[in-house]
Amino acid sequence: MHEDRSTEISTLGFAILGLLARGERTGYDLAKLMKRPVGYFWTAGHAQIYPELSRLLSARLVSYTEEQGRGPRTTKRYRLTADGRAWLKAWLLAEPTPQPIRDQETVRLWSMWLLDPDACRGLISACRDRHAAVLASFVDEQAGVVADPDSRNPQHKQFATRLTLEGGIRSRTAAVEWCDWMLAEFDAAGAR
Amino acid sequence: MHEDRSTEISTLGFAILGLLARGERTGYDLAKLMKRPVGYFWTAGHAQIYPELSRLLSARLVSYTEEQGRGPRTTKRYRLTADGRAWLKAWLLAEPTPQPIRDQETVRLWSMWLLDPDACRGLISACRDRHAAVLASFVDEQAGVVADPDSRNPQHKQFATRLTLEGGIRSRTAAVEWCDWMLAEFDAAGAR
DNA sequence: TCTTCCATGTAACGCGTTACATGATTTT
DNA sequence: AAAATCATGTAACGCGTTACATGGAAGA
Repeated sequence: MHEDRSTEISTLGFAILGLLARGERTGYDLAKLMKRPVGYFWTAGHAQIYPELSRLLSARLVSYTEEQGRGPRTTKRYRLTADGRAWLKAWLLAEPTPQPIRDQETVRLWSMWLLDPDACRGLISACRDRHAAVLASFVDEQAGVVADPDSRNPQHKQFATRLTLEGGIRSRTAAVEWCDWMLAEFDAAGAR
Repeated sequence: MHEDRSTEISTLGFAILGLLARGERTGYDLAKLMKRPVGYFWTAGHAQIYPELSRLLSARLVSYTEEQGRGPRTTKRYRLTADGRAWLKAWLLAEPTPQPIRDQETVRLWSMWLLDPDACRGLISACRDRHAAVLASFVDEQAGVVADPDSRNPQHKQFATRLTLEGGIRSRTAAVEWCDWMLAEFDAAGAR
């Protein structure tokens, strides 16, 4: 009951700190980024980001400067405080809490035995196409990252970008190969 | 406003229908299974399962028979109704809604450039160990599944079990290889 | 005797999504 | 003239987790 309230920062909070460690951003910027770069492994809409920024602010992990905005409100440009950077580093080194797994795609495939084999093949190849589309966008982005010499320096943000992007490419490649393997399994079973 | 309320079944609801398609279960059974077999791709506690079963019941997708339980309440054994089976099949064939991605592990690694390379190596090898442990349990379970001749019949539940398990093995193998690759990247960067 | 397992439910709270609300500047 | 972009917020609701609550039977 007497615990430090500032300890209770969600993964979203740390995802935001991670983004701000890479540069100053407005809440609007963060919301956009949460759909693309970081969005590849964590998503959030602006309705979640603004309240979270207020919490980070009252915990003194971020600060902002106000600018003349073109809308009805002032634009707030956020950055990490020294405390924020320290909290983020401490979180990285702490034991990760096991995360719940939610893979709707596999939940579906897990019940495909109820359908006839042709319907299954359709399901699987649609699944394959979705993975392949994401893979293509990752490969596309990778081209720019590997060209940057900073991506070879372990203490530069582009190094971490390159390594995590490679992870995305490898996992999607594995998924595409898995789909192909499943289609071959149906062929093998049908040919018996 | 005049839509069919029974249309609104969550992924959890369909995960339960998928489990019941494979055999009769009590709520307690489902909660246990949601930690292991299906739990590999969808998790839920009993506090979520009991209310969801009530919803599925009022939508007439499941039914139950009561048995003398050894606790203070009667034991309810649930099964799919014909409607439930039809809804499940229809869901499998419907367009999947894009799911939000939440990968805390990658969010962490994405900020590892803030740490010194040795701390990063520690983070990555701990990550590798966790993936390897899950992989080992999958491989272990696979042994039993592939031995079952039913796992070769596309319209038997064991066929779907085998294919999804293979997916888990492939994705965890890819993750372990990715971690090894990252460690090698640190070595390469350090040796410059 | 103590702990675990079977078996069911409810309550409180936090995270996440969708929708509501506003309004100026820039592009089509 | 219309649409998209920048930019910020709030409200309502649903999903998910933790904790509360009960109690018999079986095993250690």
